[in-house]
Amino acid sequence: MPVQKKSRIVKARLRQSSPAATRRERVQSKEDAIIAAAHKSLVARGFAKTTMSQIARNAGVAEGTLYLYFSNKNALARAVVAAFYYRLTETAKTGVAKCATTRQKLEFLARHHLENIIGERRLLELIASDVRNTQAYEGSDIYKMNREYVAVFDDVMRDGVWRGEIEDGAAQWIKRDIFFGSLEYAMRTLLMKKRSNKKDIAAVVAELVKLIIGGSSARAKPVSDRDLIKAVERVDAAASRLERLSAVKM
Amino acid sequence: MPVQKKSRIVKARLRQSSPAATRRERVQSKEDAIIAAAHKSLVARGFAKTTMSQIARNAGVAEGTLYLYFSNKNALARAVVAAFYYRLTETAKTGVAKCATTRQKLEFLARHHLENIIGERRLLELIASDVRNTQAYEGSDIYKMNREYVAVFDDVMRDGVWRGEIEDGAAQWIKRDIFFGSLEYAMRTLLMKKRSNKKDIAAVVAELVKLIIGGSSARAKPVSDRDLIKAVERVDAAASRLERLSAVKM
DNA sequence: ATATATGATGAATATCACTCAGTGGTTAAA
DNA sequence: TTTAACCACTGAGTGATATTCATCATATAT
Repeated sequence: MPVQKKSRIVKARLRQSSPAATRRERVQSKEDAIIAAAHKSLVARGFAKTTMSQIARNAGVAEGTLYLYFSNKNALARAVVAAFYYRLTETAKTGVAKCATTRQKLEFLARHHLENIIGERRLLELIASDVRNTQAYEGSDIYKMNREYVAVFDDVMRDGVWRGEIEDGAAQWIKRDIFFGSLEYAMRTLLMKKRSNKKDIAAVVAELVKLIIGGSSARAKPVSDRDLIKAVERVDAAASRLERLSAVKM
Repeated sequence: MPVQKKSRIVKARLRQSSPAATRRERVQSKEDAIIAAAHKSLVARGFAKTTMSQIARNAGVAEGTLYLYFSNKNALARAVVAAFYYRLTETAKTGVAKCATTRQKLEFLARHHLENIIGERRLLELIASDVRNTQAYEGSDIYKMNREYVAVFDDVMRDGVWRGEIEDGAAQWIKRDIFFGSLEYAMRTLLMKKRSNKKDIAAVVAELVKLIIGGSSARAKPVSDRDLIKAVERVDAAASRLERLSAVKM
């Protein structure tokens, strides 16, 4: 059968001409395609309304193939969420690095989080409803990625305390809950308002940061000698850091 | 088929001996039974894992009967959530009425909310994932019941401002989001901790109320000190910028 | 007593997640 | 080159589940 044979050769050529050359690469790119297709459907329609056949069609594979890469629909959804967390963490880190003060960092983080969860709100449902309840959440991929993400916030807060820009008040996990919880709830409210816009986002961010920063230090008495001393220490520390850097350069 | 007939007669006798006499009452009590059965399964297993046949069996009706009372599984779940909100609102109102100060009212509301959503956390998933997204949420039963529930909080806040026990800071809806959002997120954290207990709940409640009440009044301060702090911030920020520049150069 | 309306039923249908027996193409050994 | 073993893939088939509908039972009205 020369015809069949020819078609096979053509197929092989086509595949070789495509960027993914090695077997491993091909498998990897297929996994990426599946995750991308799943992500698209999940964001557009939510978990319940995305079907595996939809995903398979969009990814250009057979339905059965999905199960070679992910044990079931939940696992696939989890992979999508993990990828989302990864992106979120990266952009959060680079954004924070560009901010000078703790206040600016927190404002950036809040706006960043809010804007992203508004865009991909359907993924949040997954985290809340499916992932956190089922089986051993701790130790799962999502758990780890979530830890890494909130660590960005934790670092900013720790640093802020060290710098003296926020007071060392309640337990860290409580502050964290207040920060992210408020934002997620605000997201719902914003989505319900017909014309929710940047002004509203800015208002939520401002108020939340005010609470987290100002709320803690509101307990302190009017600025006094202790505060002055602390301020001087901070200037001193900053100077020392500069000196160290200069020394290295020379 | 005498056997069939007999069983039907027995059923009928049993039914007649039950208290509900009129047609309307019988229908009502059947609806209640269905909602109760659905509630039980939803709380125990979550939306995805409760089946209509399960509910029908527990309610003592045929599967088709469910669809005489609720157009589909979602509508049934919504009815369950509405009933939950109703109960929640009632107990919240009576509880608040017993408190003297705004602080006490807020503490009660926070604890009450947290304890209840921990107990029926699976219903919360429904609200977030299924109900709020689908169709016209506004105008729905759930929307109305949710409004009534949060109105309890709003009233307490308004009253607190009027009494002068809290300052009139940010927009009401933002405070509301911070209050309920923090609690819902805290719930997840508490559920993940192995031995989450009353101490943790108390800590969250205390910190949140502190923020809501105390945070707003943080603005009034001597000017000169603030200027001083600002100046130090600027020095510190400048130092950070220098550090980053040096790092890049090297 | 009969007719009508109301309520209830569960077998049948459609849709979906998931499985599995089989195909084809690739690599390595003979 | 030929052969064999392996790997990635396929899609028709299976079972579970929400929803429908033709039919029956009971209560109410005439």
